[in-house]
Order: sequence, then C-alpha cells, then structure tokens
Amino acid sequence: MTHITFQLSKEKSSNFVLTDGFMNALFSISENIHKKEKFKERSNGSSRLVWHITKADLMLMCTLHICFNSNGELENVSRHQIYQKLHSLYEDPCCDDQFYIAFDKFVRLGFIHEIQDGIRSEFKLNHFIDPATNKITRMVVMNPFVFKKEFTDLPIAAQKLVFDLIRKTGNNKKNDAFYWLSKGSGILKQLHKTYVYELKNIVNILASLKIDGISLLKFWKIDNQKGTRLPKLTMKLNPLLTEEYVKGMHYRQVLPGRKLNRRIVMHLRDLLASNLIGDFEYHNEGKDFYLLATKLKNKSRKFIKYIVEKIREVYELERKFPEDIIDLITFELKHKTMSEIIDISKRTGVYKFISPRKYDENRLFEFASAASSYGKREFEKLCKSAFQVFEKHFTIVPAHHTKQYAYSNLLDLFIDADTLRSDALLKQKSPEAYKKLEAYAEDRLQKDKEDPINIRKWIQEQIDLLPKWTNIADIPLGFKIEDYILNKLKHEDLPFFK
DNA sequence: AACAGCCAGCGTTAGAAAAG
DNA sequence: CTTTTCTAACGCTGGCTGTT
Repeated sequence: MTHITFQLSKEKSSNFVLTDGFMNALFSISENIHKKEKFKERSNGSSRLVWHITKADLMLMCTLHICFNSNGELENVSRHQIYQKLHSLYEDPCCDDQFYIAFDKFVRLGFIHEIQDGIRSEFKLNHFIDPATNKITRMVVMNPFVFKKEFTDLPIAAQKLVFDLIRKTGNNKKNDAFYWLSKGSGILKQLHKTYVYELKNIVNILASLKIDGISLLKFWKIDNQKGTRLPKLTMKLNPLLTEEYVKGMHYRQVLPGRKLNRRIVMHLRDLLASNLIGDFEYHNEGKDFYLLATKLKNKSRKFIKYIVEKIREVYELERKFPEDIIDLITFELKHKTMSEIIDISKRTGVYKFISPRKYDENRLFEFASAASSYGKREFEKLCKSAFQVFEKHFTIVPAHHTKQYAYSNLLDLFIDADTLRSDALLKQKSPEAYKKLEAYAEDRLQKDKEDPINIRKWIQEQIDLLPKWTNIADIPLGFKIEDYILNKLKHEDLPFFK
C-alpha cells in the first residue's frame, strides 16, 4: 500500500446532488447479504463480499455524483484522479486501497460502466439516467456534512440510515419520514439488523450526533407494535442540514479529462486513413495510438509522416502492427538525429576530428549521442568555434617534403620538377591537387609531345591557383572532442601534446 | 536521448476495529 | 462469538516528468 504522500488542499465543500436511482440500486444490494458470493480484487489478496456496502462505497458514491457530468459520464480520466477528488472532498478519506476495491465492486455490479473506444476512455454511471424516460432520476440535494469526520466515523449502518432518510425525505423540509419495522425485510434488513432495539441503538447514536454544533436529527420516535400494526420509526433531519434544490445552481465539479492533443490526433487519423491502416487507432485498446500522439506531437510533419509509413510497412510485411511503438519512434528518432549531427560536424569541419585514425561507427554514434541533447543551431555554433581551436592545436601538416608532391618520374627527366614541388610545398598547396597537375602534365608531354618549357610554365602558373592544403587531424589518444565542444572541458584543460 | 527521481497502481502482511 | 473490513506498514514496477 502506498502511503499517501500527495497533499491536496481540502476544498470548500458545497452542496451536491445524489440521485435516487443510484442510491436505491446501491442500498438494495445489502439485501443480498446472505448470498456469500465473494470477489477478489487482488489476484492474491483476501476476498470481499460482493453484496456488502462499506464506508468507501458511500464515499465513492458521493464522489461519483460530484465529478461526473449531468449525463453520468466522465471522459479520459483515470481512477486515480477520481480518488484524488474523493481525497480532497473528505476530511477523513478512506485509503486508496479501499477506494480501488469499491470502484472495482461498482464495475462488477454494473454501477459503473467502463468504455474503451480507441483513444477515448469513458466511465458511465448506470441507474443515474432512468432508461424509461431518458432523464436523470430524482435528484436529492445534499448538505456537505457527509464529508465531515464526525459523520464518516459513524458506524456503517448509521451512515446508511442517514442517506436513506435523506433519499426518502428528498428536498422537503417539512415532512417527516417513517419506516415500518418488519423483521427480515425493509430497513431492518438493509441495515443487517434483526431486532428493533438494535435499530434504536443506531438512531440513538444519530440523535446524539452534532456536526459543527448542529444536531443531526430534529426529531425521532419509535412507535411500538400495536396489535397487528408493525412498529414504526419516524425521523426528521435537522432542517439546517436539509437543502432545497435551487434552479441554475451548479451542483457538479466535472473532472477535466486528460488532454488529447486534438490537432495531432486529427492529423494522425488522416495519415493512418490514407495509409489504409486506420484500424491502428483502436489497436491495443487505443493505448498505442495515444502513445503515438503524445510522442509525436512536437515532431515535424515530415517525421510524423515517416513514422506512419513505417508502421504501414511493418503491417504490410507482418500483417500486424509493431509490437512496441515507442521503440520504433525512439529508434527512428535516434537514427534521424544522428545523421543530422554528423551532417553538422561535416559542414563545420569538426568531422575529421571525431575519429581521425580510422572510420569507427561506434565512435560516430558516441559523438552523436553526446551531441543530441543540444539544439541543432546551438550545436552548430559550438562546432564552429571549437573547430578553430582544434585546427590550431590538433592538426599536423600533410606534407614535409617534396617527395610527398611527386607523381611523375617522367617529368623529372625533362624539367626541374623538384623546384616546382618545393614551391608548392612552400605555398602549402594541397599535395593531392598538385599531383593531379603532374598527371595532367605527363599526359601532355607523352601524348601531345608538347614543349617541356611550355609545360613547366603552365605548372608554375597553376600552382598559385591550387587550393591550400588541409591539415590532418591528429588528436591525442582517448581525447573525445565532444567533451570540449559541449563545454565540458575548458580551454586550459585541453591536452596539448605537442 | 539518457538519466534520475517521482508517482500511480498493485501485491502483501499483520493486527486492530467493526460488522454480523 | 466469528467473519469481514479497515488501516498502516513495506516494497515493486512501469510510466511519466523534468533536467541535462
């Protein structure tokens, strides 16, 4: 059992309405007490009598009447939210355990009907609307004294008698209510009492009860049996605690349901329909659709479309929907962000520092996942400034010697190729680009039989037009550039190894 | 996205209290 | 008197949320 750690402010209690139909249905179950039918709410827990009314049942009944709408319906709300409501209504609420047992019993007995319709869930009260007239059954306005500890501490039989009394009297301040006390039936049976004196004890308790200084009962008496006439209990509730129905008054506080993100829901419906997998909405009781909607609500249209198409692909291939929709989304998301991050690293130039010695997919992934928590723009900015530092400290020049520029041995026979090469080296031109020059020159020399002098002149001119060499990344072993890029290391912490 | 901490909901138990 | 409910513990799990 969870200790209740959430602190809810107690609401200022106000009048509310109960319905005769529901109360009648609930109270009449106790007449079946001798049927020992039991149910277990926990698979391994102790069993409970189905036809028993507990204090939690009464609390639940009142709470349901307050937080359901005037059709006896409540949409997209969890049981726990209803419990929280109960908790805030009562001075001394039952624990969540009792609440869940009571709720389950109500469902079992058909008082609450649970509907799961795709993404939408709904609770609906039976015996609330009269099916014959399709209107709400007779309403009884209740004074909130029933939320007080003084009241909920009463024995269950006493509480039930009070509810029944109010149900009988309705909103009538003038009349008394009376019960014929017949053994084995009527109110005696409903309260599980055999003898009139037992009932008298209960009424005595009620008669002495004061709530905030106000006596609960205005008047009561028990007429003894006279000949064939049964004993008769007459009672009247204190008019101060009796309420009249006021037209236009709000008696309910309907719980706001879980938000469904209408826009994304509509969009997803359209997409699923156009992919011919509209059934997905109702798959797995709508849970997957709900997950899909919540996970995708902030994502781009393009990505949403992509995911829906992925679902269709799986469906077409395996004739069933993906098992774990979250897995699918996170996997695709990872994949997508990784390629975006690698893209940025290439654009800004830091790519070559990620894993300079060899292509290492794991290393790329490590880099990407470290970077994934940053916004794309922000990350790009960080990369740009880090690039300057890396370029300065963690690179080596690609060439030290004219040998690294040599491509054509043939050229050496005709001209002073080495002079040209050292010129390119001096000017820090790209060795690869220079080698292409030589290859081209060799062609012209061999095939076109061009004058070597002209060719030399041409190379000399072309050298200035060649791109500057790019430094080769050379980072210390074990150093991860993302630690620096993402500001985890300061500039002075960098491992300058040169 | 990864992580950590929180919370809802459920399982279990023992013993006290209430109901029958 | 026995049976059943109620309370208050502890603990687990999986989902949710906020942070980084």
